[in-house]
Amino acid sequence: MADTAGVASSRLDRRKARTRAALIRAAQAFMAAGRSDVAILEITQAADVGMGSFYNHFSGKAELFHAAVEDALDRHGALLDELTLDLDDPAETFAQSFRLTGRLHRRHPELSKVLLNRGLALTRSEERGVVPRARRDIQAAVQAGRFTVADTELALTVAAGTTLSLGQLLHDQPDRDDAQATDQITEDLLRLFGVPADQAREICRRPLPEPDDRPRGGTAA
Amino acid sequence: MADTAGVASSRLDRRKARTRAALIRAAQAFMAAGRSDVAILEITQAADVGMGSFYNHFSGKAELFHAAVEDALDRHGALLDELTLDLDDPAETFAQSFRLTGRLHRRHPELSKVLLNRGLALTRSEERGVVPRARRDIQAAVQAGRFTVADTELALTVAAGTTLSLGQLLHDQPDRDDAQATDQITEDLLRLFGVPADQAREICRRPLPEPDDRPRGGTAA
DNA sequence: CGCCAGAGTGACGAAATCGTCAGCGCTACA
DNA sequence: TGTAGCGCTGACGATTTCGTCACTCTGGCG
Repeated sequence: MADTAGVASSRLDRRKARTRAALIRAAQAFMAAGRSDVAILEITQAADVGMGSFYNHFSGKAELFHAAVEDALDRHGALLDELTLDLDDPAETFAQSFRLTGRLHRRHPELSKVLLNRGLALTRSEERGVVPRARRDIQAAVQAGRFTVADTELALTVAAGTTLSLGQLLHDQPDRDDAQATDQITEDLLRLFGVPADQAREICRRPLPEPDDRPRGGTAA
Repeated sequence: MADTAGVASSRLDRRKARTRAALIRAAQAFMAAGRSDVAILEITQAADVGMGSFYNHFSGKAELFHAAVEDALDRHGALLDELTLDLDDPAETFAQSFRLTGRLHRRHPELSKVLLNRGLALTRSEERGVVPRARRDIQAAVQAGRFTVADTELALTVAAGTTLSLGQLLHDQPDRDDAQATDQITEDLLRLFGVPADQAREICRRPLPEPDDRPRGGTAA
């Protein structure tokens, strides 16, 4: 939980972390399949873990699912940070993050489904995941004079809701060009945030860093 | 189900409709309380209906909850139509609908909670409820030259996601001025849709019709 | 007035799910 | 190498939930 940096100390700790991660991965898989009402036994079987182990890690199903969503958010947030590390303009950081998140819905549908399932409730009041990053970027862009918005929280609200809704759209219309749709909406958002139209257009045409899909060493890997 | 117009024909039909409505109302109440995992028995007790009656109307819990959301959407959509009936400008119709929906989250938190729970999945591909109305308004506004958007569906996506996210915000921050926040976001959306800034501002300051809160004769009344 | 169709009812057996617990195997450490 | 500690395990009793079914009651109709 608080094991932010560094590898687990002992072999036993690592074993424990692996079991926990397996449970989280299984839960995410079931969420992606839309089956949030699975029996605990079924989860442990999917995770190839003994039934009794479950309660060594979680007090119940709700806690597991919460951890699963948190894990998905953390991993995606970390990925965004990694890919936008070298950008100076906060407006561009925001735009790249939004565009990358749009791509995510096609590239990692399972992760996307997890976010769409419970993402709305986590849109606010969470100190972890992608929301604080977006808030940070918007605030920085306002400070830098790149964005002109009446209320940061309202801007964040528009952005958050639009991300989720866009994910749903891309999921429901598999034939739609996800990059085109995402970039179009990002451009619209930038204009809404006060960026001049030509600049918004140009920013959204810049090339995106290609995320490598190696399994990363996140909480649940 | 298809009993759109006219009262139920016989007394028996009316009785049946009342039982069904009671179940739907109970389900909505539980959803509003965040308890989507209630036992069927508990639902029937809350509805003051015999356990056995449940299966006369629904094949299972999922079907009931689906009907409950659909009912909430239908009733809100009908209310919007009623309140915006005399408007000529489709841009204003959209704006008023959006503003009224924003007010809804505070005025009818229970209905709002229902929409927030499963609204995202119904954001798309539903032929009933508020989404088709929004689509219709946006298309009409584009036709009339009031909106300038590259893609109607993308515009709809932004609007839908923002509504839900705004509802979540208003729910999480009870102290925030809901009218102010809603009108601000509506104004931003209108600008995003190509309405000149001064017009957008003016439209969102126009007075709103006051919805009367009499229980209406909808599907579940 | 009497009969019938259809909705309502709640108790009951079947089935699923829960959470525990006593034992086991592995790992760290002396 | 011995041993103590910790996590893993899966079978089991308890509990909850499900869906049915035989029956009742109400209202439409001849």
